[in-house]
Amino acid sequence: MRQPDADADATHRPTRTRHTQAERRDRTKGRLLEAAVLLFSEHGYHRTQVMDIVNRARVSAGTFYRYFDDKQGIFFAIAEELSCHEVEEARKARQMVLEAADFPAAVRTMVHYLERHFERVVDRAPLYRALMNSGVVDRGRDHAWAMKEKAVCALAEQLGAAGPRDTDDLQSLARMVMGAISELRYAMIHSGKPSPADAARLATRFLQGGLTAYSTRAPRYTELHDDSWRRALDDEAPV
Amino acid sequence: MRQPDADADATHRPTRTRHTQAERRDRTKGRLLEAAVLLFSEHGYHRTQVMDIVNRARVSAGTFYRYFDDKQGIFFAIAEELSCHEVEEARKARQMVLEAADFPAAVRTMVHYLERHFERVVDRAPLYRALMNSGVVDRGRDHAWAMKEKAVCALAEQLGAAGPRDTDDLQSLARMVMGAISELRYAMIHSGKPSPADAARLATRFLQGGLTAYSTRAPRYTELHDDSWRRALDDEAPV
Amino acid sequence: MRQPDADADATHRPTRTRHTQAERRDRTKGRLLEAAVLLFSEHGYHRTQVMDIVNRARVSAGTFYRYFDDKQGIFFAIAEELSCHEVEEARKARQMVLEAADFPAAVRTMVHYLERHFERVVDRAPLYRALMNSGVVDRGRDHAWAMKEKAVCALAEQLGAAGPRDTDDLQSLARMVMGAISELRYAMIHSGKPSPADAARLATRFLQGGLTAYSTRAPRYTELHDDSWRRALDDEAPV
Amino acid sequence: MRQPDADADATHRPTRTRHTQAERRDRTKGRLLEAAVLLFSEHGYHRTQVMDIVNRARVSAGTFYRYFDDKQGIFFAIAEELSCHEVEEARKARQMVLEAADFPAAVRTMVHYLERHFERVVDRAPLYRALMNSGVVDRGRDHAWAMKEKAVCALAEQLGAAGPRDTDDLQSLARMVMGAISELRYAMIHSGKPSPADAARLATRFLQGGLTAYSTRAPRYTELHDDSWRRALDDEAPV
DNA sequence: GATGAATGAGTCTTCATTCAT
DNA sequence: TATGAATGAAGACTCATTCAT
Repeated sequence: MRQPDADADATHRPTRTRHTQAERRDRTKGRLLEAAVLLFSEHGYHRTQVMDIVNRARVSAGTFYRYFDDKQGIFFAIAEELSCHEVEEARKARQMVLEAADFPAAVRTMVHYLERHFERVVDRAPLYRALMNSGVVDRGRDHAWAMKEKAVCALAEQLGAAGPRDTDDLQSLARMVMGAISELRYAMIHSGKPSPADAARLATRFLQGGLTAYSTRAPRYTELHDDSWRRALDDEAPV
Repeated sequence: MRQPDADADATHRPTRTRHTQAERRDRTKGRLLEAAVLLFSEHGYHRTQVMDIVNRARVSAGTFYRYFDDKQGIFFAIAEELSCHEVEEARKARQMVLEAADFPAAVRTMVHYLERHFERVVDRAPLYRALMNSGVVDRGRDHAWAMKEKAVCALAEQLGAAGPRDTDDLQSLARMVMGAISELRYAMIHSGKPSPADAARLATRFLQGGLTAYSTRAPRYTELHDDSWRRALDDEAPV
Repeated sequence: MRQPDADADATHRPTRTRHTQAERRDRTKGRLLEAAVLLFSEHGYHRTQVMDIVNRARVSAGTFYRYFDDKQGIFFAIAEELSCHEVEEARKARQMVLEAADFPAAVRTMVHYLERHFERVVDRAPLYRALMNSGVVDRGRDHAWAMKEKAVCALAEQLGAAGPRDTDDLQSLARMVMGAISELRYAMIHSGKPSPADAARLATRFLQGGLTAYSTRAPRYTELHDDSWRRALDDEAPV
Repeated sequence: MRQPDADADATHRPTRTRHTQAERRDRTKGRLLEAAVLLFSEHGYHRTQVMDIVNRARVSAGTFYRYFDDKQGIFFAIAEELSCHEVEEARKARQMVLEAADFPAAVRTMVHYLERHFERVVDRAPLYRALMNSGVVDRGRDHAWAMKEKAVCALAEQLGAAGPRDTDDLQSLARMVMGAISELRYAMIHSGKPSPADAARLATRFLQGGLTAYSTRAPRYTELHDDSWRRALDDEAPV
């Protein structure tokens, strides 16, 4: 039934009992999280029962409640872990874009970020799939909406950095950017279709095009008007 | 003499009652659908109980099951009604785009379609909100995925009409287009923020820009390279 | 859907509307009874819904309650009709046995009665099957038990006619006789296996043998001690 | 050093708890079965609600479904337990009859078996009563019919052991034997009337008489033709 | 009288959570 | 601390019966 978890053991070889117990705690919690991710991913939140999780994790029902307050608890634990990571990555990417020496460098940064992001999505597809439809969970809709709004605002702010523009328009643009990326992610998870590299390149070109189109009416975005970004893309990843 | 319809009369006596009854049926079913839309919209599928629906519709529990097989039944009834309508509208819009005399006309058609679409979304926000997170419902995820795929394929095909291009790329573009629109819709429903008109214009400009950016690498899309579509937009809806 | 009921029409050709209405009442009630018999027979009482009955009878739900008080009502109506008939037949048979000129004649009477009884069972198998498990119906158990007790008592009395014997023993004998017949009936209905004629002959021989065995310890039953009854059987129905 | 069973301990810690838990399980399941038998016996299957069972067993609703799949589940569990036991007893009895030294011994064996059987019926009257009308339960009719057919075939085979006879006749005889016994059982349960001893003796005499009557037409059954079996009965249990 | 839409009490069944061992 | 048996509130669905048309 149980396969020996060689890797896990190799990383921390218990010398003291106390140490082992702490490890066991972590391992148990890890098993629960892993099980939950897989099950939420495959069947969604509501069709996954706590019993399914504990069965897969090979622990008892009671144990679950030693590690998580309730079913929602494990869901938000998963969500938190992921979103913290992604928020941080996005923040770093934005920072690098702002600090980019020239426009082509900024584009390359963006492509890089997107490609890494899509790679994470593919690597941890179950995790990402598990968190889709977060709206299903009580308070989850508001939580998800809040998270998204934060991201939208950050992105809108970045888009507006080049000059004062209509805030609402910038927000809508930010939403479209995120929506476009979101759909690629969705397809990636469900059909594995656009590879992270393809997706990153397509998305960058598409989104840059879209944003340029918007900004061309504004003289201040002249730096986007040339084709430098397109050449940047072509240099980076010649098809 | 035998009256050949003696039996027939015994079984169903078609008086005016029949008409009235039919009306009553429709009204009851309508009330149920309306109640379900509002409740699904407000609380989501799972937190809406059949009893809530029947209470709001002012009918008894049993009546619900006269019109729908089960709770999922009413959900899919709602989904079907909506998606049929939207699919048809999208089909008509695509047709008109193809038949457009020149490119500016095509753009105007698209703006029109999007604006109408967004207006429908705003008008029937609860309905659209009710159907978000369809993945929650059993089989709903597959159903939603299938619907979306059909739309993606149709759009990809249209995008590819201008010349032979990589199918996967076209699909990804189509996804991005839909994702961008989807997010606007989402924001519209949740915060009422971009008005249908604004959303339509922004989306058209953004998406055209994005698509143009993609296609500029292909010489056959030269007709998109000029600024006619931008002028079309400006004529149509000067900001 | 509806096949013209040529026979029914042939028997009573309606000349006046009033007459027709009375007839329609009867026909409707008949259709309900017929449908109920078939459905109870096939699926049993509990798995048959009033709606099934009215659907099969091609009447509306409300109509059902014009003819029967409730679901039990139609069941007991069926039971009553059948049991009245059978009770009467059994009474007549007992009478004829008592009046039989000699023992062989009595045996022949009994064979006749049993054969007729089994023929009725085969002819109206659904009806008989419908009434098995009467105990299922509220009050049905007591009703069925009461009916059976009456039959047992009558039979026991007849068995005891030849001389004073232990009442309890006679009742037990009567039960065994009825149980044996009952099982043949059951098999007949479910598998169609013993033909009425075979069943009647086998049963008579078996039961006479059993009763004789009982009574041989009593000198007064000497008339059964010889083989006349067996010869009677052989004359009647040589295998 | 690695403790190879570290993981194993984590998942199931076999202390004395395990034993106690198992006991608790058994006790709970037993209480449910006992309650169900009493209630089915008293009110029949349909008028017994799962809630009645759990209330009487002093457990919660959920506990019921830990032990049985559904309401039918507990019914068939009861039926299975009983029928397995009875089938085995019947098999042993048949075996002993076949191995009996002489005919009187065989008869004595049969009387013994029947008396034990009737004693079991009286002792566990609720259980037996609970299972009457098995036809009520979905699939129960077929199940009951199948069980009965097996018994009929086994008995028919035994009856036919003395020489080749018509299979259908033997089956019908077997049915009559079982029907006769069945009715005694029924009366015993409902009115407590024939005592197991009386019933066994009466039944043996009656059935032997009936079977003899059938077989006397077959010369091969000569050993049944004398009165040895009757003397055997008289020796065994002089009235 | 007939129709069939509407009723609503009744039941089974589920599953997140607790707690004795 | 882990276990898993027990809990019980909650919710979906049924179906005999009524009643407006």
